[in-house]
Amino acid sequence: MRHRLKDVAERAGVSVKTVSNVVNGYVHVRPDTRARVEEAIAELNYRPNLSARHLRKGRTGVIALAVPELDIPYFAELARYVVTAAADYGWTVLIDQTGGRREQERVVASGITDHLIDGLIFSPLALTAEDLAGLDGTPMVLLGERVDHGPADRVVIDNVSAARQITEHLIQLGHRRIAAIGSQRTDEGASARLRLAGYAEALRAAGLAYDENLVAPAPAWHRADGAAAMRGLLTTGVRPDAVFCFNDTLALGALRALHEAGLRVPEDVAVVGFDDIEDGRFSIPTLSTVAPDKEQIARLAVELLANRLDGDRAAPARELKAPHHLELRESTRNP
Amino acid sequence: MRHRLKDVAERAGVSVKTVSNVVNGYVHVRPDTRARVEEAIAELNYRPNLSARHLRKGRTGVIALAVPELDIPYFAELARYVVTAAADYGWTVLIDQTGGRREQERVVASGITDHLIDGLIFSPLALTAEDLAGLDGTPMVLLGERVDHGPADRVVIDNVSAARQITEHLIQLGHRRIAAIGSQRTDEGASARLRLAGYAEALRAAGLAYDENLVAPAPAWHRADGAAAMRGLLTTGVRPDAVFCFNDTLALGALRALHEAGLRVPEDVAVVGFDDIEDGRFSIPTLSTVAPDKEQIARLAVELLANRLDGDRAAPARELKAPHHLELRESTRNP
DNA sequence: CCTCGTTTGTACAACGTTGTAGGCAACGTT
DNA sequence: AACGTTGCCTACAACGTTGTACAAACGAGG
Repeated sequence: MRHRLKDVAERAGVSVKTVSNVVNGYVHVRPDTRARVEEAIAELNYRPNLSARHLRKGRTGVIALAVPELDIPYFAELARYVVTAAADYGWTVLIDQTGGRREQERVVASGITDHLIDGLIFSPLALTAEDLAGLDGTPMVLLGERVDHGPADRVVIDNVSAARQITEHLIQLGHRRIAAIGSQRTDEGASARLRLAGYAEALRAAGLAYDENLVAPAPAWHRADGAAAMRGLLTTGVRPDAVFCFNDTLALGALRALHEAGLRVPEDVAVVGFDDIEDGRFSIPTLSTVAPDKEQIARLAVELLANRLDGDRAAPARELKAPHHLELRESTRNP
Repeated sequence: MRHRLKDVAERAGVSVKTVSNVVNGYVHVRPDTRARVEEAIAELNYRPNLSARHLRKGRTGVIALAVPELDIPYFAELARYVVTAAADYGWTVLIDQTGGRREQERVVASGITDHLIDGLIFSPLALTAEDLAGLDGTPMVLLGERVDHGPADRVVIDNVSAARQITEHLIQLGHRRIAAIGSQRTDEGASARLRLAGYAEALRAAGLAYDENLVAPAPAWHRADGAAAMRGLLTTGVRPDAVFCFNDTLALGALRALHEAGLRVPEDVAVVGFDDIEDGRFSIPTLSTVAPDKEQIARLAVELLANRLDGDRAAPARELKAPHHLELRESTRNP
């Protein structure tokens, strides 16, 4: 019930290669021959065997997108854009979840050499530059700042200035005790480090003191971590009048903790996030946030990969910056 | 820099097949031969070419999961579980977004015959049983009620009784004017039809009238649709004292619209959803909902696929039911 | 020392596709 | 009439892997 070129060829009374030529749109096929072949293809419902084609061509037409977790909305939204952008190049996207575990990330990064995929777009959490070193020039594009100093092409946003801008927004609204949620140990969380730096820059520029007690770490960046960190900030020390959460899910968790503590947002405490996920447009209150241009990030990543695949694989790694802007909503309405 | 069995064989001084045997763990290989081969493999950093292996074996080790949209949290969470369950069978999961468009769904369903994937787990929105008819026995598992009467194996939950249970919960709390959000034209939205039926059953059993004006349609099941439907219910006719939204994102949208209208949840209006997505555990207020066992759904779907792959492809289609339970949270606290 | 069975390894073909080389008409040009 | 050119098509080999068939080496038992 499953047919091959050979079956079509026999039915149409031509050679296997002629059928192949028809399938691939080769021009020098007589119209009547082409018609006969196409008829046979339709009758047998022939579809090419991609494994065989890939074996022959050395390319699979599949790229992978590896992210820590799919049910983190930011990555889900990003995945959507990557799939769309890849479709323009005729690529199928294999989506991989690493769970942010170094071992799993290593497997994915080396799975690339299994010839199952032509290239990889990778958003690593735990991987180091050394892990990537041994992966001979297989095309890969990194997202985010986790791995720097160019073992591979990379797409980033300007985390420092974005964090600085949203913090300045809080300062402009008159907030003075501005907390930050989401800091991490320096050997992981490169994004955390940069966002913290932008936050500190803004404070310094405004003549505000940087207060260690206002900076809450978060092991992961989920809602639960945001809620826990917020509760911690509320019980210890003086209450902040604004909070900069290093991503939106942290912020949604913080909103929840503030609600439970009987505090109003933004009247008692203003809250901002980072990522502009869909949830933040419908939360109560709606969430002010930094909006990275996810579509652009996806497009640039796919383009870098395409260039690498068709072009010089040994060329020096490139780094592209995607734009961002602020989305100001209810959680920072002027009190 | 990329090596084949042949390269390893030459280096180890054995035949190509012996290397293949070592790679595949064939037993009758002398320890010293095995060691020599393994050394050569390590030195060359050899990795098998999966395209070739698949061509030879007729299997690719890849299954696809096709969902309408990845950034709908329910599907993202489900995807996570499917990836995990598939890993137990050594399968990689190719995730596909159909956007709920019939054309795209058809492409995916027939892409299955491209030999790129061994099987498909499919959550169709627009596809009909006829679309699936021509797909000769390629293993496929359907999720949800969209396509019924068994052209393929299927995993469902008991939508009618789940909807009835959560509606009964609202009735028990003393609510009498219970609205429903999410109804759809009957030729699409089979889940909507079943949930509406459960809702109506519960009303009838309690002696409450079924009021057309309290049933709001929603073209899609996103937050924005929920908010719009809720606003509609509030402006026309008598205000409901409870709302059953046919999924959680609709409910989150409804919460938002109620908030904007100055109504308190659950004091003025109680709200329940369906799906138990992560967001509902942190929304303000937290959301009472029907919690389908997503892990079980994923596991059953993968198992059905595995049975179909290894077993009788012509066997009659099976339908498995996954359990669900109620998660009662703040949005229905006794007023 | 021969026989027999097991262990260990090899050679070959095949999976389904496409690139290369080439053959055979039909055509226009010298 | 001989020639090159072009259009159309075919035969063959190759992509890298594994199943099948079989050969060589080995050990045990008589």
